[in-house]
Amino acid sequence: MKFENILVTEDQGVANRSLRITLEELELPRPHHAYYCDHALTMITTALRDGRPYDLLVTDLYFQVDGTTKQLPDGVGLIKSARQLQPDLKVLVFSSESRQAVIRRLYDEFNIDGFIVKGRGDAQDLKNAIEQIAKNKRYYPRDYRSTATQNNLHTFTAYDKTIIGLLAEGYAQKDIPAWLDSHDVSPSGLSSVEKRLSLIRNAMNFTKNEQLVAFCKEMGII
Amino acid sequence: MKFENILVTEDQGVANRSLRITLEELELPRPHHAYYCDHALTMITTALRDGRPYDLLVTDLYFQVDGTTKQLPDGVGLIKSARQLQPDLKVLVFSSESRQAVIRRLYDEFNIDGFIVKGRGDAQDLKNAIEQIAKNKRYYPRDYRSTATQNNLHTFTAYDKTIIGLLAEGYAQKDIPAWLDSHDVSPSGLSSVEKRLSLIRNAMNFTKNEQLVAFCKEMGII
DNA sequence: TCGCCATTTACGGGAACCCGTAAGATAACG
DNA sequence: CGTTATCTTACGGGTTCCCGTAAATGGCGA
Repeated sequence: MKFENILVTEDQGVANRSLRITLEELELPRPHHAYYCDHALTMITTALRDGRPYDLLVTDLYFQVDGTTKQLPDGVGLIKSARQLQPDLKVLVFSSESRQAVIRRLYDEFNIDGFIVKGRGDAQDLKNAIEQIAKNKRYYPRDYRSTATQNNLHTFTAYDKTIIGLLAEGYAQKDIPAWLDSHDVSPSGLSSVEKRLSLIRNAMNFTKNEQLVAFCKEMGII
Repeated sequence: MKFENILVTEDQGVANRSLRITLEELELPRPHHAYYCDHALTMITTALRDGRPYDLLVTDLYFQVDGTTKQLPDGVGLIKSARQLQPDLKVLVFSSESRQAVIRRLYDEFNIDGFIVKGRGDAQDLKNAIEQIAKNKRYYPRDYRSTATQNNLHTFTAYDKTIIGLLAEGYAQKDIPAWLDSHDVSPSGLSSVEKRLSLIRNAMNFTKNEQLVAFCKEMGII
């Protein structure tokens, strides 16, 4: 297939200019541009209604915040909503995010078709990715597969993230059961929380919750 | 003054292309390019020795890691070294980093001349910044001054960062005095460590060290 | 219904942490 | 030299956390 209607969601002027050139080099039509996620979603909706849906979405993950409040805070929200509206839309993420946990989630949870880390050779990567996606193939960042296997001493469940998130917000461990209860999260017993944290620390060879929180922040898990 | 010799250190192909265009629009000469910090520093050294020193360094902060080990891990290291070699070199940082703590440090500690956050309108910002710097003025990001005043409930000292860093690495509080002692950091008493942490938590309205660690990670303080 | 298994919760002792108070060290100043 | 002010450390009790064990709960098949 050849892409006819392309939507680029990217607010870095500097990246936009270059993106446009790359698409030209691939002899693709000029893309439409959105500078924040809400706008992008509107454009996708309108295009669908008018019977000229986009066939490729190229989007960044993070956007500059201005005063105005937005429905969609980031690219993840955009991808989620876009996929609900139009499941067949191809999604290519283009971001300087390089944390494996974040990238992996996009593939696993949202079935994105490609991810490109902004960096050396990103323009060339972009071309390759678009070509692959046009053939209905997924495109993975260069070093994605290699790091994919390592370091998976523990895979964090939603439950894990909830607990660790609460710790990071300043909740005392002993107060977590009450929170879990009132949010219908189970198990909620203090013992269960303790055991879970203990298990994770063990699996990761961590000694303290502070270390665990730091790790999760670093990896973009929370 | 008008810049004659410009060095751009940036590995995002996508940004480089756009940077070049912007400099053209300002009718400045073509810049030299480096794709990682070590290379940039070599170029600065050579240029100095050959009597045609650079007068402007435009640099990103973060670079993609490849296999090879580098002397300078990031743009901060480059700026530090460059300023030692050539104190009069103008430095303009161009990065998607938006954490105030990181930006502030660059101005305060390294006396950078400008910082531009990659984002909406960055190309225009770039022009403004270069014009300002050419007039020997500093250039600040748009929302820098506004957020500068707020949220300074506590300014983290090197001592603070050391302690919090140790916690984030999994050190037990009770083991920190020994570490401080063996690294000639003072005060090293357990009481002092406790008091300091308590003070910080208080100033920030935090309840737990986990929260403090999360905050510092988020802000790029550690 | 009963019994079995896995999961969750309750409990208790020991360690670590929090915090207020007071004693000790250090430096500045008259 | 003595005094004072500040910084650092020591101590103690109350709380929270850690962790092993045991009891309770909740399917699920016989």
